[in-house]
Amino acid sequence: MTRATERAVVGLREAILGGEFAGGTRLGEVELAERLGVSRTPVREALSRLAVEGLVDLSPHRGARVATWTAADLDAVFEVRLALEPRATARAATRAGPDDLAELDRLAHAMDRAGRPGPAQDLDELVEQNRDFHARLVTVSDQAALATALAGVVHTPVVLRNFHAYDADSLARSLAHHHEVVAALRARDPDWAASVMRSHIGNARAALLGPRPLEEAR
Amino acid sequence: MTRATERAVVGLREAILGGEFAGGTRLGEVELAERLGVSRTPVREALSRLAVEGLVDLSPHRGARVATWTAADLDAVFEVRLALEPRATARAATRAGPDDLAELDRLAHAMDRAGRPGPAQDLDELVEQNRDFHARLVTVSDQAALATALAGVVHTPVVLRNFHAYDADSLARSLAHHHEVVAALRARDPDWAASVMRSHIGNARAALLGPRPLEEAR
DNA sequence: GCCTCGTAGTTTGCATGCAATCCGTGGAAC
DNA sequence: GTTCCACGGATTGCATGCAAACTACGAGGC
Repeated sequence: MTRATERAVVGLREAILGGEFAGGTRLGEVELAERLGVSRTPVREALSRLAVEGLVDLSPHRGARVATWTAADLDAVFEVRLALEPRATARAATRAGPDDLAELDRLAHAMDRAGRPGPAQDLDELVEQNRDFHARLVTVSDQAALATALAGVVHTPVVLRNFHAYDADSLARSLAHHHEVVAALRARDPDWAASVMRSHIGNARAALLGPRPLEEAR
Repeated sequence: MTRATERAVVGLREAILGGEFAGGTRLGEVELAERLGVSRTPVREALSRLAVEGLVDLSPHRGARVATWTAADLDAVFEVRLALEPRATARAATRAGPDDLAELDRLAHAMDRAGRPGPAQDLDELVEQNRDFHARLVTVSDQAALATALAGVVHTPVVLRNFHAYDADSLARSLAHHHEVVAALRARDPDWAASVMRSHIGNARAALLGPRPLEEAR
């Protein structure tokens, strides 16, 4: 038997990120305990942690609910990513070793396959690989604080699952960006790498949220 | 009796941020439970949450220790602040209402008093007010994701308590920056506001970490 | 003398039980 | 008909107890 608490945290996080619960769904402790096959104690710990991560809202004596986000919240998430991820990518450009480059390249190609339109298209797989790709970049940038800052924010379900919202053009651009990031890292060009990442996130934001309101576009 | 878990979280966080435990100190559950006057269950929840916040390190079956940070970790924290806080300040410039400006102004003046060299100098008070000042700016910027991203990173004890490491010049600059931020907000000038915040954080980083290594200074 | 293994003591991990709190329903008063 | 209050059921919050895991220490073997 693996650690009950860990199972609860992972299982619950996956369930929420996987979209099994709609936003605002009530999360009863006993219900979750049965579903996850553990007692209430690890469930409580899991809820507690996920509340810090922002995945669930917790109110005293009233239980837990799956967190909900407004369009403004999502926009703010992209704002944070835009502030942090290009920097991480720039740092990665001077730090990535052969192993890192090989893995990122592998992921970029795998995403081509998973994302190619047609019956074999597998967006869930794509979401997974995309998460790995970005996580690897942050790891390579070797700044723990950066990872922490992003962690609290990025796994907003909608943001992570955003490929489901892409049109064909946006998707094609996104896949191309991954390859271009690898190219920029190979060239050890921090500025190029950061630019690609900014484009990548801008593309994602537009695909998900549409054109920005005039006052903010400035 | 107030909520035991909340008391545990707050009490433990304050103890760590207040420097009562040296980094790496072992945190036994029973010991903390007695110290905080609650049972082990809320202590466990508190440790769990603070681990997500990055204040303690938790390893299975081996207990909790107060997290430690290397100079590189601290530098990364400033990197993240540098990426996020100027943006928050810029947004605040177009959003701050009279109440916000009055409160920020009040804090800036209070910090002058608490920081003025002499027997009445109270750096702990200053630390507190500084935290309020920055928190208010983030609140005014009205981007929850930004607050979340910073929260996971900023209350590194050393970063928060950094006034203790300031020399007289750095301290004077820091206090002046607060007033200048208020002025920039009053002028509704996002670029000016962001610049002041960048200076402010740069000053803090230099005071705390000294000159940056050449390769990173670029 | 150094390493390996075994064992006692301590600490964490988890389940369960009980008290406190909250929510919904029904009835009475206005 | 509407509002308020009371009460039952359900749920969370916390304390405690027991089993599993880890650490430390000492004896035996190499």
